[in-house]
Amino acid sequence: MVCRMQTVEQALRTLVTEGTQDGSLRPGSKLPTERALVAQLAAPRSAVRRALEVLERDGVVIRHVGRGTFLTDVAVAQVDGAPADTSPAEIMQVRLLLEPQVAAQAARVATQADLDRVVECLAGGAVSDDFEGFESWDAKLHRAIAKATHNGLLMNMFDVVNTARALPVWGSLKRRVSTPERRRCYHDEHTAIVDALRDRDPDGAAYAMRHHLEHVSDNLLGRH
Amino acid sequence: MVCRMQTVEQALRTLVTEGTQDGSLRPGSKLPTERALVAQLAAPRSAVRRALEVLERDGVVIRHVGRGTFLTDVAVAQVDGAPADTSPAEIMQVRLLLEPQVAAQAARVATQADLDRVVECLAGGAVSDDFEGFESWDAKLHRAIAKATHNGLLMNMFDVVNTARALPVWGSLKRRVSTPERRRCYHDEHTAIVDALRDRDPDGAAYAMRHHLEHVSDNLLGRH
DNA sequence: TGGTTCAATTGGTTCAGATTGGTTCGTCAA
DNA sequence: TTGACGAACCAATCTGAACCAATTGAACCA
Repeated sequence: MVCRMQTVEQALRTLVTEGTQDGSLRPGSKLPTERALVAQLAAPRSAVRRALEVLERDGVVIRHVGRGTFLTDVAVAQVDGAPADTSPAEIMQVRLLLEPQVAAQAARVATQADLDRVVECLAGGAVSDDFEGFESWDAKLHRAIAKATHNGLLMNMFDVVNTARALPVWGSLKRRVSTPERRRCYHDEHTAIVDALRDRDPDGAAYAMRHHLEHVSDNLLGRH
Repeated sequence: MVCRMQTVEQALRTLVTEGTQDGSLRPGSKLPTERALVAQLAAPRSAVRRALEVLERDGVVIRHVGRGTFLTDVAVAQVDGAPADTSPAEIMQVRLLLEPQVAAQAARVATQADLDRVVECLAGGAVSDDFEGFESWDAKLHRAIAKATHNGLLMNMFDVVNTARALPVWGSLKRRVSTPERRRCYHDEHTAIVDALRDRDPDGAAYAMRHHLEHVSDNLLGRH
């Protein structure tokens, strides 16, 4: 069952993924008509329809007689979701690149309500001394800081990283290096970040965040 | 029957929100006539009417035969209260935050094949002098640079931004400020970035990218 | 001044023709 | 025989244009 008979379906899938990647296709976008795809892919209509049926069964597209074929949000979710092979090193590289800037922006524009939510997460991390609980509050804290930027797109990207953090490889790695002592240390670093946010100190927040993430990165991946 | 939003309805909504934001539209203001919208949006009148029916059902507009279509006060309330959709300002903020670092990393780890792809996009932008073509090559160029980092997660986050860039607000805004002269200028800046990549100069690439994006941001949003 | 008329404008409606996904069927190669 | 291919056809939907009815406002006149 490894024949080349899937070429049309593959061509369609790459067409969809490329379209969503370069932004020309979004959820709800109309795909070319079946007859247009026949010409475009130089394939018989029956093959195009067979491929479209698979995509429809996968929930990637939805078809309507007289209207056309449309992308669902599943399509972009499949593309946007973190790839399964994302390595912890990649994740930490992105976090180090992104989160200090996020913290700086949060220090500038956070409201009191934002800060309250952040502090709440900090307190939650303080009282939970087991791995699961601390990890949960840690994720919530970092997300609350991102939310405090009031930049929806930034939040969106932050969530992409967070989905990567939910990958099994990440969990097992973090569980292996997590100790009560390190969690206390992380909590202190969290406190330093939150203090900078409360002081409305963008540079301080960015520095504290970078220091914290470098510490995390060192623990996870070993010192470079 | 959960059809996704039609392009026309989205275009109308952005037209309303932009109008209320820049003050040209207020509660009670008269919208363009259906026939004017047909010309403005290059859409069939049936689609315009379908979109207007939705807006009327939402209470955003009220329609009178022989008089026209008028904004209600609900419209501005929705604009003020609703969570702001990703605005061009947000997008540029994120791009300014992300892409210089991406360029620096690309300068460090790009392969010759990566650079070849980037140069190809640069050449494509040079020969296409219309808005659509240049915009397409521009997106491809920035994405090729992101790809050169060999960090899949970074690529994914980049695609999240690109998806936002495909929003109609962004398109109309960019179309408004795009001129042949500016496109030539952008091309020169692109060339500077690519040169830095070829020189394996991370700082230079980051600087060139930041300079380019600040230029784009200034053109789009006005100088701050 | 006040009223009437009438053409232009605007949202609402209808309908024939084009478009589009879905289906059937004859042909042909493996 | 089996399966794919292509063409014709079907039904749902969209499109564009003409037409309808409500409204407006300017022109006109007593």
